[in-house]
Amino acid sequence: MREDLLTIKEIYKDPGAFYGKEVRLAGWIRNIRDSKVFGFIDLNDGSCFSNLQVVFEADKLDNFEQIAKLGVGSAILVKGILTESPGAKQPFEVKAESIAVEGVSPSDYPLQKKRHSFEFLRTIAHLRPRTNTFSAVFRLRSILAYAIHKFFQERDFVYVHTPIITGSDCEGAGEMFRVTTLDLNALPLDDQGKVDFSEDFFGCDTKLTVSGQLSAEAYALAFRNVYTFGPTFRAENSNTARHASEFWMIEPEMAFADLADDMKLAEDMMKYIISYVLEHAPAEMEFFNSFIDKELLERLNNIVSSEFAHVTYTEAVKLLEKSGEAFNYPVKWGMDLQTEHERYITEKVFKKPVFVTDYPKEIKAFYMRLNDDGKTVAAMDLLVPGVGEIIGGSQREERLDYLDARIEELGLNKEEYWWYRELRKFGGTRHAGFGLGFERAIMYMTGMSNIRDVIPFPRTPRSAEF
RNA sequence: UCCUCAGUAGCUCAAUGGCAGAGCACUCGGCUGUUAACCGAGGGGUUACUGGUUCGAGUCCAGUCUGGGGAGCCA
Repeated sequence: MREDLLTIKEIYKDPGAFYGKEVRLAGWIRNIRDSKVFGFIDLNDGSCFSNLQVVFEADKLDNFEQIAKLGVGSAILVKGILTESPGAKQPFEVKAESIAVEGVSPSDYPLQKKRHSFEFLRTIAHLRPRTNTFSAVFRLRSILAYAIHKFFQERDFVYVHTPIITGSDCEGAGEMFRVTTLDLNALPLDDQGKVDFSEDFFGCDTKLTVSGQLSAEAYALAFRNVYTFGPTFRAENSNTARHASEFWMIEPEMAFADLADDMKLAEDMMKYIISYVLEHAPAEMEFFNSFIDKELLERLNNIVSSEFAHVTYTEAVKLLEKSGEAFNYPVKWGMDLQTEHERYITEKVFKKPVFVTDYPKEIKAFYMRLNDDGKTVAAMDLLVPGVGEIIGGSQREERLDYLDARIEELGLNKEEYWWYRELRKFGGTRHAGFGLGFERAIMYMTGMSNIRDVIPFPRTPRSAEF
């Protein structure tokens, strides 16, 4: 049976090939309207964005009564003839010869035919992929993931699977989730009364990764160009539309590369993946442009064809100081740029993606390479209109004495970084990389404004039900 | 975590401190080409929770919980 099944996507690719012929389809009822002796079903089979209209008639089906009573959400198998449709809203339809019910959907099915709020749909995360918006979002998510792999693979970057469980606390990118098999009601204690992690599964205190970067650096110093693409975890109590506790990151790392190479890669990648989804998901992108964000396609097309802007942190501060804008937070060299500042720069000054580079070392991570001025580091953030920071990257400090100085300045434990330091000791080279938040990229390309709506089952503070 | 707004039927929302309402959904009936079908009827409520003020609270007050928007942290 299964191999006989056609998909709606296949029919749309070449409808002429199927006109007048018998087709077999399987899918879910999105809408059903019945009259005394005939009815219409809008069938969605998940293969593409479009529904297919199924016409069913009492004199053709022996189970007409049963079919007419089916609720939205029911799963059915349809056998029928594909014909051109007299109706205005669809080019073709299937005249059913038989319909088998695979799974009914009772009257308490929570999805209506009309629009729901995203807030409500989050409470039924197991059913929301059956809606138009989420169907489009998650198909796009899949296509975008493929585009990212394709971009790096075409450039001979090696895909590295960095660990999810990490033994050290030295990734330096935020609060971490602890991984343990210890009985929390009977914790083993050492002679100082502290938890004895030598009794734990790994024999030490372990956490979920917040970044694959340090591991990726090790592989870059062997393969030259590598990338990671996997889940990361942050235990921060962030309650915003742009933060999740579990999200995916893409982290390329290149040896024999500096910050300029890094920005070139980031710009090429952004343009590549935008072009890719525009070309390979036109129906979904058109949907987002119509129902989610009216300026989406214009903005994305504009980005593909324009040069990204570049500005140093110091120049950005000057621009903000003489802008005359009344910011809630003061602008001062040495302070990190606030969200309102970033938005002003990317949305008002440049009106396109902007790399902000060379931040003061005090507000950036220990591994970023110190510039010759001794005050700034070779870091870059890519700011985009609407989303804000989408990429953060840097050239890494390859000089061991400089790295050690920063580790000591920040009061970090040098021993914990022993293998990271050895990468500098044995054939260290200049190298650079960045992190792209996968969900933020999806938000940017769909116009969706809440990260919870671009992750199938999002994890956020106090929320992990599904 | 902070600021702010909100929480009433399955959903989206009304209701001056004075009878708990509508549209959609759902159930039943009607309808020979519908398009978020249409027409008729019906069922459906611990007004988030706890306490307080009041003759009387969905409405006012306090606390808690949940959600939205903004901020911090960041990707």
